[in-house]
Amino acid sequence: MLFSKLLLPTLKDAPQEAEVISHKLMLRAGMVRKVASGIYTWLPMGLKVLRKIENIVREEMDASGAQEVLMPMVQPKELWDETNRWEKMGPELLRIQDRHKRDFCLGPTHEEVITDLIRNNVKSYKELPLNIYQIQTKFRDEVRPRYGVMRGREFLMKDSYSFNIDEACLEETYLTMRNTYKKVLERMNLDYKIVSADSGAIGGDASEEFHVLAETGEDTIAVSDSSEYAINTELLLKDGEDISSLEGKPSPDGKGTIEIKKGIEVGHIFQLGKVYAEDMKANVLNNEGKASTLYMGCYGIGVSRLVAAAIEQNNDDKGIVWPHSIAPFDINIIAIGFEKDQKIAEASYNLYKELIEMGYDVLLDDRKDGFGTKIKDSELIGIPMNIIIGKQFLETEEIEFRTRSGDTSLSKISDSQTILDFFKDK
RNA sequence: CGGGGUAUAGCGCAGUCUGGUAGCGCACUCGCUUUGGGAGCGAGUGGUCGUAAGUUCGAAUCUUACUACCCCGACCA
Repeated sequence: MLFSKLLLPTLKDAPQEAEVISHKLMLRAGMVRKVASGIYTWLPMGLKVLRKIENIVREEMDASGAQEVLMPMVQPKELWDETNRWEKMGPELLRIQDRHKRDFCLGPTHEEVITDLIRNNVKSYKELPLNIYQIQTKFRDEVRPRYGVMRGREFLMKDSYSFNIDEACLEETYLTMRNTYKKVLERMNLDYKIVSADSGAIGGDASEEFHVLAETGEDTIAVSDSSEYAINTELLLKDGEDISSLEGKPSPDGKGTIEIKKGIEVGHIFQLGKVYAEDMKANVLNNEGKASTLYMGCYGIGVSRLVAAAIEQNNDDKGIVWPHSIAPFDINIIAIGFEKDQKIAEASYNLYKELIEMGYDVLLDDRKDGFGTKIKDSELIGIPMNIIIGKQFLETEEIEFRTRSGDTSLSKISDSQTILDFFKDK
């Protein structure tokens, strides 16, 4: 992509509406713009990151054996009546009517729609287990949207639903998903904790949350200082107890003592059991030829929230520091004097083409601006690798490589392998 | 919904107390000079001061109502 053609409105000052660092940087780096409270437009730079995360999630889901579908955002009241959630959900469920005055809602989650699909189309235990997922826009009319896309009302989520013949089989799928989520977060290079949780309004038996650790996290979690154990502090507190009183107490798992941390909940996995299947009469025939109520699990990852969470964990005073796997571009070629000097223009354009052919996602900063402007923008938007073609090149044919963290090296432009070797170690 | 705050050009802000017909920095446009850390000079574009009503000869400024947005709390990927 040529920088001069890209809709990338970077800002020197963060708009006053933004409070937390990720929100500020997403606005400054031209990733999103607000349309209404909790509702955002994703600009090209933001969408590129969103798609990269989406693809990591998709790859890992597919690898786990799950199958992708796409369900509607608009859902009829009748389905929600079956589980009584039309009543239970309250004002968070955004209700609308069509031209015939029939009631619908904007989907905040899809248990009803998917269970309806499965009960109508799956008849035998032989077709199980099934794990069906989608990556789709959700709408929850949050009481208080906050922190940009971190808690939007409209947001992108991967939600999956498993259908199992019995509890043991559900447990197995649950563990597979647990592992899948670990892989997703590890591929994104995020520091996270798996936290025992309250299953909340969605209901069911067992549930765990995946938290990306960050100071600005909305949740407080208690972690053991000497094991993997972590639990939502809500589950540990007795009436009237203060969160800080937990610090230093023995960890409930018997290993080490409790530390209090802040986390951003980016994933949540549940063993729902038979709740929804019973309400909606979702059965299959078992191996004895008798109707058997399905066991369900549901598993969510906040894809758009992960964008914000990744920034919360990876930034410095200059801007975003993207983990390589989700950076909007791998390499930014900063061409100084692109407009003026044909030698620079040709060299940088050829290198740009060459790197794209090698499979890299490359940005070429062909703007008329000077070095300062270009490197500031590159640091702000957090491109991991930079190649600077300027004065040095005109004198000695050398170009400079520079990582986002500031490591630099020089090489002849003809030796592009050196470039890649340099970046490979970083 | 309870509490607190903000609203003036795309972004950041001044002007409001003490009413006199809107300004600064950045961005943007044109020209020339620049180009290795957000360049310089010159000339420009852009605002019914959140909305509505009121007070006044005159309102960004005073009064009232409303709206939007942000922060703290209950809820959640």
